[in-house]
Amino acid sequence: MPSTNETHAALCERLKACDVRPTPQREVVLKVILEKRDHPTADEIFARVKAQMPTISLATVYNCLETLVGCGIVRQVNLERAPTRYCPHLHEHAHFHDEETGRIHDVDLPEELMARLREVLPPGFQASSIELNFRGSTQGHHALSPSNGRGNAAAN
Amino acid sequence: MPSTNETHAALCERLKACDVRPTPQREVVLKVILEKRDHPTADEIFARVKAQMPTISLATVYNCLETLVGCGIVRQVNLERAPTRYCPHLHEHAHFHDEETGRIHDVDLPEELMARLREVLPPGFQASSIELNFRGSTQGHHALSPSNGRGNAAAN
DNA sequence: AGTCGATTTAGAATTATTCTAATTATCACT
DNA sequence: AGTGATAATTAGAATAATTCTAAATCGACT
Repeated sequence: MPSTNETHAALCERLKACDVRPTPQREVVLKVILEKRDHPTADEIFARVKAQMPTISLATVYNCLETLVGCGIVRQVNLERAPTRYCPHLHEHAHFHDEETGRIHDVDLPEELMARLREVLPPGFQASSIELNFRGSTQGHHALSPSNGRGNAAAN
Repeated sequence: MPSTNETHAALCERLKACDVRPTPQREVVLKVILEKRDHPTADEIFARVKAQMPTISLATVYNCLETLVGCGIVRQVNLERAPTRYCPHLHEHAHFHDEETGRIHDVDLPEELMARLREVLPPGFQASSIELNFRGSTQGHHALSPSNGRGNAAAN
C-alpha cells in the first residue's frame, strides 16, 4: 500500500488551500512526492512524473517544487554538495544521512526538544525554520520497517 | 585586530597534527579562513588567497578545502541551493541564516542541549556529526559586536 | 642523483539549477 | 459559454558550482 494516495480532488484542495493554482503539473509533482516516502531529487521527480505526464519539462518540475516548498507543502533538504532533495513529510522532524548507504532517514524528535531548539536563540533572532541534519551510520538497521512510528522512517 | 593570526609554524603544526602535509597552498587557504570570522564560499576564498599567492588555482583551493574539511579543521555549511560556505570555528555550534541580509551568524547553544541532540537518535543510529541551521531574521541586531561571547558571533 | 607517491595546475567537463521568450492554460467576470 | 488579464508551462540556452583529467612539480627516501 502506498503511504499516501490522495485523489485528484484532495490534491487540488490542498493546493488551493495554499492559494496555489491547482495545475495538472503541480498536482502530479505533488502526487509523485507523496506516494513514495523517500527524498527524491528534482531529477528523480522529473523521471517519475514523466511516466505519467510525458510532456512535462524539467523547468516545470523546478517551478512546481519551488512553489510547493514556498507554500510549505514539501520541505527541501540540502546535504553537503549533493543535489537538493525533497521531503514529503510535513511534521517537524530531523534528517539522518547514512554515510554508508547514502540513504536519508526521517527522524522524529521529542516535541519538547524541538520546542527548546526554537527557544534557545539569542534575543532578536527570530527563526522561521529549523533544519537539523545528522550524519553517520546505522549499524545493522539498514532495512527499517516503513512504519512511521516513534523514532524514524523512510529511507532516501 | 584579526581574530586569529597564527604564524607559519603554528599553521604547519596544525596541519601536521592532522596527518596532512603542510603545503604552502594548504597553509594559505587555512590562514585566509582563520583570519576573518566569516563564512566565505570557495570562490571568495580563492579571491583572498590569490592576493597572497597569485599562482594558485581554483582546483587547488577546492582540493585544500576538501582536505581541511576532511580532517576537521574547518566546517562546511550548506544552506539551500546556495554555494557551499566554510566555517573556521571549531567548537560545536549552530548557524543562523538571516534571510534579510543574507548573512550567516554562528550561534552557540548550551552545551547541555547539544549533548541532548547527540543522544536522541533511535537505537542503532550513530551520528558522527550534527548540523543545525536556523533561518529567519534578526530584528535590529544587524550589527553585532564581534565578541565571541554567549549567544552569537560573526556574520557571513 | 633517482624514484615513488602525493600535490598542484590549467583547462575541459559535468551537473544542478535558473533564465528567456514564446506559447498555453486558468480564473474571474460577463 | 466567451473573453481578457494574469499566471504557468515549455524547450532550449545560459549560468555557476564543482569535479575531472592529464601533465608538471614537489618532497621524502633510497
